[in-house]
Amino acid sequence: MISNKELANLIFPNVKTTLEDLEKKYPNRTLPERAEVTRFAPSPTGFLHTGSLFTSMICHKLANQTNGVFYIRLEDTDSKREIEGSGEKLLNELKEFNIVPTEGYLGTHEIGDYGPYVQSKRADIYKVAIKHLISIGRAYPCFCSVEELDEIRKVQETNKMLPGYYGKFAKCRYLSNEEREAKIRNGDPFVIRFLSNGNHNNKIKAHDLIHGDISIAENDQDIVIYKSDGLPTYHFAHICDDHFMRTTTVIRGEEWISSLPIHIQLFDAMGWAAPRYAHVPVIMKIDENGNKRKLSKRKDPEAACSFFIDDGYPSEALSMYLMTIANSNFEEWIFANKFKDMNDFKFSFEKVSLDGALFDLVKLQFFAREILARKTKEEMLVLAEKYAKNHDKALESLISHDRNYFMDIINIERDSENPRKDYSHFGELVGAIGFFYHDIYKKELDISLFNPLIEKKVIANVLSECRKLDIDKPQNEWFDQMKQIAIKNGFAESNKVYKANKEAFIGHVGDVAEMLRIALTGRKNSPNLYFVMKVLGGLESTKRIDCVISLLK
RNA sequence: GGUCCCAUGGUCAAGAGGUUUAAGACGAGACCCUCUCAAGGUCUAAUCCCGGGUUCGAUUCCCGGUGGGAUCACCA
Repeated sequence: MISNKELANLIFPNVKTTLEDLEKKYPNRTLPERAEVTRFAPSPTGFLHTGSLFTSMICHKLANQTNGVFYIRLEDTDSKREIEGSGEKLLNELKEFNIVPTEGYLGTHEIGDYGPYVQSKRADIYKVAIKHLISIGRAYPCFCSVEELDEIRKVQETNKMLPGYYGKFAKCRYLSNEEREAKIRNGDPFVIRFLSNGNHNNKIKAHDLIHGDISIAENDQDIVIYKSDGLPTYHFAHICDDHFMRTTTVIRGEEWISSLPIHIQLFDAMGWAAPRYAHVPVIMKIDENGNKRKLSKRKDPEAACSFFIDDGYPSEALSMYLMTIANSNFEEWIFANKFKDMNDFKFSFEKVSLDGALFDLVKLQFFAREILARKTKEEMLVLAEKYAKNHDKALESLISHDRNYFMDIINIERDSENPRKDYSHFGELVGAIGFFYHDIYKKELDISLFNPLIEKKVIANVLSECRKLDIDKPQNEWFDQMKQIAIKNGFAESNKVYKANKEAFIGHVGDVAEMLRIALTGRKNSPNLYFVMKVLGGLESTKRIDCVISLLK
């Protein structure tokens, strides 16, 4: 007769550490009373997902506002899907959004007394816990092959039964320890399964910080907790790590609600108190067929945070936008605080919406414009340069051509109560301000833009007079000069005058301004002409005017 | 399909049985301002999924339906 303990020793002969040892090694944290210990636990399988940024933002905020701890744990138990270097990349991306952990895996190194913070380096810890579970009879080795498992599933499907490894389908559950020993000694491959004592027809009550009380069917699946590669599955790693790292609140996506019964059962079997849980809504998107679905890593570019960074959106814009989804009262708060700094906002679980929001790029752009409009020209230079260096060679060469000139351009109508809100991201900058640069202006210039109802001769005359416009004069005097040019060439000095007696005029001063605008900028829309001319300078302005006059002839 | 979650305008949402002719924001439209654009100002349109119950009264509470989503791996 082989005891469970002997079986455990047979499977893990080298594991001498006990749970008590681990409890001592990772003691309860000494923190202020209501301090929250939260974590972001990404798996290194690619880029930072927008949904992950969303949850990590909440984790980070909650820990900060309670003087707690926010740490990062790398969940790399799936070696097949791991992408080399993505763990470090993830950390860098988080940093872009001002999420800097004080503990845990930091990309190149780790900080903290509760490590290692990379799951693949915690194999020994999991083994201790699993060995314990085997020795108390709550886990057992399973020798079923993939084929056998498929077979079981097929039978269940055809009989319309619940799929999975449970009850009478959990064949290896009924093996005697002698049979187990024989198979192990024979070298048969195996995994370790948790022995569930649950009944699918029982409902368990669980509390969620966002959803409140929820009732779910008890878990009756003998889930795999230890894979044949020697690493635990997510479920087991989660309970082990969050216990020994002393997490107080687990914040994760709503897609995890359905595995909550497993986790509760696992905590219970280990004799550990479960942390609090908060399941945040998933961010959705409407697909080509008009269906709502979770933002997809593969199909949706906006599922990657890098998408916004690559386009040059200010990172605060995404953070703010996501916070409006997280807490419905945030928007009001940030308006009242003039978009300054969201760090002082108090996040609360009560204000988290229960259903997933559709990702709204237009609203994100609104935030981005507000944020960029509030930057000084110097800040804009820094941001633009940083962006250009990594993502936009064309912009980089424009800026480096003359940094002060760039600041002058970007500063047009910026220094005011109500600054311009032209840009939501730096990716659109070259298209928006390119005309200030001679080469691009030349390329874009198109004289067919001129009003065909006005004779070319008249246009040329007007433009020729515009050479004399004095940009050293104040704006109102400058505009008076323009009115004089208008009058002299048969245009009304204002739209009002023109409307009163249309026959008497070719057009009005607005038409004159349009001619000058086209000549100067090569387009029909631009910021205030006076400022455009000021930035271009007298020399470049007359050069452009002359160029257009000669083209008109 | 089973299980769970969710349901107010196009989107994000306030709302906690009666002072709601249902906030606010983004977006849309209109007008004003105006050298165009952006900004700014003023205004407008647009929502309680359906059916039962409870109640004097239901957007609000309960039940059922419908709809949407999530999840059912040796992936996390």
